[in-house]
Amino acid sequence: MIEQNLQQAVAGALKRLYGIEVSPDTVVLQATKKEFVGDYTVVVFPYVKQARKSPEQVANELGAAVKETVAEVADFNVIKGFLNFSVDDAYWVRFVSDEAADPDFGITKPNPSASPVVVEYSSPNTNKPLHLGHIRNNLLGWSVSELLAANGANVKKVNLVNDRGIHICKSMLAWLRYGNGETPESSGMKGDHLVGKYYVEFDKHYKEEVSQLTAQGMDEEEAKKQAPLMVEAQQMLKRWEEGDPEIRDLWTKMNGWVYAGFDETYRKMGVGFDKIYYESNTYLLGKELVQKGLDMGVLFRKDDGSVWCDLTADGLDQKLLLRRDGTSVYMTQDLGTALLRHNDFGAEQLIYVVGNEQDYHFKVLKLILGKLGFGWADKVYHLSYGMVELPNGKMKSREGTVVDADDLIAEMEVTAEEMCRDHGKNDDMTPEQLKELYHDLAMGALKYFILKVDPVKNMLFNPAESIDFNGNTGPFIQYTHARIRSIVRKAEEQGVSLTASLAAPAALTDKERAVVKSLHDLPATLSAAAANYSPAMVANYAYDLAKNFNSFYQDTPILRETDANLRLFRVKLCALVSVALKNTLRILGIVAPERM
RNA sequence: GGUUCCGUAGCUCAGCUGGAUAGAGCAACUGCCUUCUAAGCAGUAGGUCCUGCGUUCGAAUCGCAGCGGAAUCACCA
Repeated sequence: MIEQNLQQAVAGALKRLYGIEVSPDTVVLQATKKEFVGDYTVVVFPYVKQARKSPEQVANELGAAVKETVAEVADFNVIKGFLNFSVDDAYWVRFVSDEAADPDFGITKPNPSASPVVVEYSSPNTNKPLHLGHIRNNLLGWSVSELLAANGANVKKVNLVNDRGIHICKSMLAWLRYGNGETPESSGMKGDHLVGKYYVEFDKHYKEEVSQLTAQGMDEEEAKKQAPLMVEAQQMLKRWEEGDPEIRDLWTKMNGWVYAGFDETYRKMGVGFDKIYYESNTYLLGKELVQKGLDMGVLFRKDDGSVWCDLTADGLDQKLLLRRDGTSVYMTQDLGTALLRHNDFGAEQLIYVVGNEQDYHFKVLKLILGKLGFGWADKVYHLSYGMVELPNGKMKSREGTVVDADDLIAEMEVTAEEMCRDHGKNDDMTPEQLKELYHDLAMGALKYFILKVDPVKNMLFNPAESIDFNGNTGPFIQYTHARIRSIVRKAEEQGVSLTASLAAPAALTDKERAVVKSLHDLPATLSAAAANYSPAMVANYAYDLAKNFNSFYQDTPILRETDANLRLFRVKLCALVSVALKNTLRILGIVAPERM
């Protein structure tokens, strides 16, 4: 690539001219700001001291030397210590011509024989439906997986469903008590919502019991433990663990409802998994690891029989791994599932897409895996993301401000339909096609809105802004794609072939060059985004490219261009932009419609 | 209280390993559809980059301190 050539040429010139030895990749090369002439800029300040010349002198000498050695450099200019290179338009034209017919432009195909990267995301509890927080998790997990795959990784997506524990017992108990045998079929409710309803029901009655007990003078902590519903839920969990068939049957039935509901939501979100783990199958794992750790001397047992890991040397506390009754805790299970997953896939890397409230947990998990002697521990990566907040603060189930995933998607689809109706551009499409389009646009808006934000940051979800289809939004990019596809289709009808050979046009316009350069950045952007586990970088790239294209499109004739060669170049340019948009949107999980 | 993360325009966000006069979108205002999709384009206005000190030729970016916000510090998951 031209960037590396320039860096090498600069490094070579530094050595020849001044005897300064630098590694080419340390040469600071950046895109020239648009108020200056040029494409790439080298900052020469770091070398002026050793060169013992003024910045301008160094820049001029370097510029002349590089221009001699790099054929693609057409010219250079110097402003203070900034050396701006102009790349020959022939280079850009050749680039477009070479890539225009490649549907995988920018993408490195996954290598199926490579050691897998296992990405865990979603990981819901089965006691209530998915909400906005899960949406960020699912979209991030899917997108990061696609992003890594687009950089050649052999990605396996996994889900660890938390299908056991006290929470599901609460729903089960409430359903037995108050449900009157209600089913998804009898109520017409989605299974996960139905089970969620009884989880809420439990909470309601439980709170009543607690307040009754405290009214009788009982301490609140004590009341929470003594409340009959809680006691019964605990007993139910115990019976579950003992394998009581009655409880197990009910559990299987209600979880089945939830899975059916989740599947529907996952399908609408367009996410999926290569393997689903169930905590009911994995929660006993990890104990052997604890024994191994004890044998190795990296864990220790306290007098009461509980087992701990001492992390004080790492600046953390002691961490419990087995309770004094010998049962495992979350960390123990996660150690077990990490090893299981590593072995299941022969994984090279494990990635966990989990909210930042678990930063501490994963820091500890990595440390303990390392202490247990697993070399792959340092390849465990916690993709930590910030909370989603609403304009009036955090989501609180108590205050009924939780944004339900299914409701949100349905609302977005309604909005998309209204927008399309207003524009009236698709009146000839079939009802099925329209439905698909509404869904694609709704999800485009939602996904882009969430993914464009840097994962580490908390983000504000403003419902009014999320359904905006103008400006820096998913539909804006989808629209740009659809417009381009329309042009390319027409070009093909007119007999323009994307594989036809191209002579170099006389000179590119500024807007053409801006679009080409933006395209040229795609491979580097994707690899940087993958290195940072950041779909946001992909989203921002796609927006930038779309904006550059629209500006070009606005005042440049394409099919109306009379010079056949120039028309061919512009059609190829259009085609390549559509491919770049389609591929980047796909990484974000967003469909790029052919028309809208 | 300890630890971690965040703080950029009225609002939501970009700003890559330090580099030129800090950028978008929304909201406000002005123009542009008999011509390839106006979900678009062009423009105006809007900034103590939380504060201070330090490192550097150069700091929104790195370091330290402080302020503000969030998360976490369970024999919960």
